[in-house]
Amino acid sequence: MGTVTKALSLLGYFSQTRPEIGLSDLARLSGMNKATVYRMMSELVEQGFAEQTVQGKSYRLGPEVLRLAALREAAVPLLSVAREMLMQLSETTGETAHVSIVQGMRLNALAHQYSPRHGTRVMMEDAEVLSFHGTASGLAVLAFAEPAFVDAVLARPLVAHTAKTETRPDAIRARIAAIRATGLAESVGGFEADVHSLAVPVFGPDAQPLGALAVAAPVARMTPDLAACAAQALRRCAADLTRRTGGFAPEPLPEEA
Amino acid sequence: MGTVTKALSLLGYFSQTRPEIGLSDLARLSGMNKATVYRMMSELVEQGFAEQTVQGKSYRLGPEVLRLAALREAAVPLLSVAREMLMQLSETTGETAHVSIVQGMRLNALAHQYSPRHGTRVMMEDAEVLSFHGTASGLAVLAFAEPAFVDAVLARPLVAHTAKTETRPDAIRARIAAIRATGLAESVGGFEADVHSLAVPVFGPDAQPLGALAVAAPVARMTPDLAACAAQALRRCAADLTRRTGGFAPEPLPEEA
DNA sequence: GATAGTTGGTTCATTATTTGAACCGTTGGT
DNA sequence: ACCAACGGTTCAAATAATGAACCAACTATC
Repeated sequence: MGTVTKALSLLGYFSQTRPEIGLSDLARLSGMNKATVYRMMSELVEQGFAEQTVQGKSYRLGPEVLRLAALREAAVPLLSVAREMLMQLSETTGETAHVSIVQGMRLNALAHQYSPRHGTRVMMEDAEVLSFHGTASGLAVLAFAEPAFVDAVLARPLVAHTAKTETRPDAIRARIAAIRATGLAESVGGFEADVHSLAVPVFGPDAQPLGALAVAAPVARMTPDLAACAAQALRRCAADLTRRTGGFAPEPLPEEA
Repeated sequence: MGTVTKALSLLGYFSQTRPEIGLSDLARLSGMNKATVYRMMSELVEQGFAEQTVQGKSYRLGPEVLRLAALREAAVPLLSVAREMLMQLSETTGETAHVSIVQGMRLNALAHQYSPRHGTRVMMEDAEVLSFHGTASGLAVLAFAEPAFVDAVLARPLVAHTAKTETRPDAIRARIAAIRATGLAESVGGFEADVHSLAVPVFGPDAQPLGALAVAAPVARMTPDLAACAAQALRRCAADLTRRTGGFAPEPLPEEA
């Protein structure tokens, strides 16, 4: 593993639940020597990718990532276009809509939009890590991913987030085969109990799934009517998003189920 | 210079005007060996910080920066809070508002908000690089920055963006001294002809300027009335932004001019 | 208030990694 | 058919990363 890879992998340990990490913790988490971590973090701080909190001296992500993200959006306006779609989706369904993208072997929620229509909503966190096997978004991605990717995901231990989470690899393979036929993924209480989600994949320039667009509602509110409405809106929005970010859906692309 | 620093500095060559860069170009721009650049970019691609366009094989920023930016915002909600301020500013002034932050020796515009009130507006690009000596935002930052930083900025060649750009270091020092007294920076046609901007600094946890909040209008529309209104709104918003992101204004903080 | 266990940060000989000139095979223009 | 430029690859030489041990400062515990 190259030095650059090691340094960048350090940034991977930051999360919503762990926005700040001290030197010793970071060394423990990464399994690297404390001196190594120190020098790497120093370089990252110098470049603005990380910064140190004044009092605790622990590290957190730096402002340079904001500039890069703005630049990335200028080149590939995935998030800005996605936000338009999320507005539409949450408005037409009256439920929470969110978008997630695949990064390496992880699926990250990147933006969401609530609807004011109901007092109770499915809540989301940006930059939340979703599971492939337990969420509608993850299943939507798996259904159209390369077989090698699916194998790699299913080879790892599959956590049961709730009592309803499907963790048997063969059962999951059956589900994603069905999803591939309809183009629509569904999860009832697989990630959080009481949440019913629908998701469709978004494709990149190589016709590989880049991420997913999803609508999440409390189980009690996800009636067949709402599901049909959401499914239609999701399909249209995902197709738009794929097209407007320079992507292509794989042939043959599944239509109405 | 460490390997990590070199690799990360490669990402600095991407900009709005240059969103994609080929291997040879990147080697030339950075002055590094082609093989070195190749290996570094390979690692960056592997980590999701960069990606290659399918056809041209040239590099651009990758999706991982989006995740990090979302995380950074979760930890330090500078941009999300700033966007609220920009909405307020553009609404109360009827002009373009924008926020920029200091990153190393550069000042980067990071977000902006237009007002629909007028047919003509000052246009902005996110991730645009602003000059310290030629913009109101830059002057606002310089006025409250450490002397060493000011010296470093003024020691470099000062570009004349327009005929009205002040490029004499001593004249600039005089201007920022005046700004330090009032807390409000002003630039008339210094960056783009026909643009009159007002800016105030935003401070970080160390009472050092983190960036600036600004309002920009066509020169003809920036009447004394509008300027007074904008100045008041800017001061209030900047104070709010500083406070809500955990920053502190330096003592004594200048009030109304 | 001494103790023991943290913490972030530093040192320096050993070691492993990065480095760069030269080298491919392709592509695109003349 | 040529030439130049491209992305990518190789391997000995050189340079940079590494990690055990070591500070000084802090904070609980006794």
